[in-house]
Amino acid sequence: MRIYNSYTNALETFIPHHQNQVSIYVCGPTVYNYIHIGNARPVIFFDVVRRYFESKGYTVRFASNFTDVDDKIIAKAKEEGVSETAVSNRYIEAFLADLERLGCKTDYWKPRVTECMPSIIAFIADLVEKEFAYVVDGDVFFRVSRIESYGKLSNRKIDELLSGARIDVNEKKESPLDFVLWKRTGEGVRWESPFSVGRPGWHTECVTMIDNLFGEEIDIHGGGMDLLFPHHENEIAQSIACHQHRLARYWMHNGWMNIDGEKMSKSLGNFVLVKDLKVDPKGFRMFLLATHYRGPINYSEEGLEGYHKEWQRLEKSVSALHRALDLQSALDPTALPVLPEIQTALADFDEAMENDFNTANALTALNQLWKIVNQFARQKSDLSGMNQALNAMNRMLSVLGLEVRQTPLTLDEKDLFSRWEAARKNKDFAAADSLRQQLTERNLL
RNA sequence: GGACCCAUAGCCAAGUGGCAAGGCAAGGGACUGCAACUCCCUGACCGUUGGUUCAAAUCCGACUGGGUCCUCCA
Repeated sequence: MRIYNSYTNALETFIPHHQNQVSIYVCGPTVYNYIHIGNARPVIFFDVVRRYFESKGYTVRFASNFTDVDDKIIAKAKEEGVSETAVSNRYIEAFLADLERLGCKTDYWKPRVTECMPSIIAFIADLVEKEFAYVVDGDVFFRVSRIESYGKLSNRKIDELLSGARIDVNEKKESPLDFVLWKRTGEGVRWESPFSVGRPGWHTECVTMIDNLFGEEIDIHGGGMDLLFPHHENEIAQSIACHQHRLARYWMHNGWMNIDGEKMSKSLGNFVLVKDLKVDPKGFRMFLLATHYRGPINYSEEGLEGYHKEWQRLEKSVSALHRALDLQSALDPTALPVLPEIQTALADFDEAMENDFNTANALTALNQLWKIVNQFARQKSDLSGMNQALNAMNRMLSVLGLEVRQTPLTLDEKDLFSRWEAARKNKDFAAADSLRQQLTERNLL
């Protein structure tokens, strides 16, 4: 397995810290709004990463947080006259509903900032104690100058950052690069701390959550490319300061979703919400996976529509094969794929995934197999080959999170099929057409 | 102002030194009682321009066009 590590800017062989185990942490959403389809990119991609590792027999420990303390949440709560908790709960629920819709697994660790406050405060206190942070007037800042390797992840030099025209000038900071760990406040949701009554800044939560959940440097830390700087850079700085390790062995960052050639973002207002998608979410999932995760994706309705159709055809093909086997009572989920062309497709699939999760090429392998599935579904005679093709296809689909629902036919449905078959044989086309109509109405053709 | 990324067929998109994957769309053929589904066949001087090399889409330089980061963003 080779993974492009953003920390070293190179493809590296993936070696997990513990054999046959992978620990993954992905920066999750700030829950003040519904997620848009650009936000869905890391969600879907890392779900596939997880699924691939699991399919290879790894035990995957997967965590992704909810940022439920944030200025935007406070603003929203104020605007609506409700509590911050009411706002964040609503959007956490919506987020999980979107995950389901998108075919993502939801059984992973979902720490919330509000539930980690004691450890966040303790962590900041520790940084202050070790003089990696300083308190000014109830605010706490991280002293970036103490971290020699600061800028390594995002390829930035300290003096370049210092000369950057857009860095906020804050009188209290020793250096403009220092970032807020704790903010004293009299407004909104807030906690008691040794520094002041206030709330945490946004770079500390992931570090303490990772420490709480995993207790050590994790294997993979993921998120969107826009988190590279300053968020992940700051996480690393804190981790080095407190734990003397860089938080994660491999850093993975996904590219943007563009719309009309521009980055889709909440601040630009040019987004499409997941819940408003007009196509089958699985089609959207294919659309996303058709591009390598580090490249940009340009959103267009036409492009999406294409994958929507492709997904529907795929669904049809797979269920047709399943049905053909079911009608002959010959389903065998244990049949191992031994036919060379099926093995080739499976090998190509794995090779693509092993190469920095090249899902675009994995889909090409899926296309190879798809053709084979169609051939078998049409011939309906080689039961062994049919089962092999179906099982191989299901393996790929489950890795990509594109499972096709395959429900066994009822006796009634089987009867319809045999009557249709008989009518066609007897050239009773009126009856055949009517039976075909019924099958179509039941979505069985 | 500083740092950086991208440019491959009508569209989407792999490939990152050794004769340019795949999909969609389009055209032709096959299968079918008629359909649908499906199967087979057909497509590229890799943005422009210099250079390095036996060999470049792939490396280096310039240019053009698009985009990103340096501030919240996945």
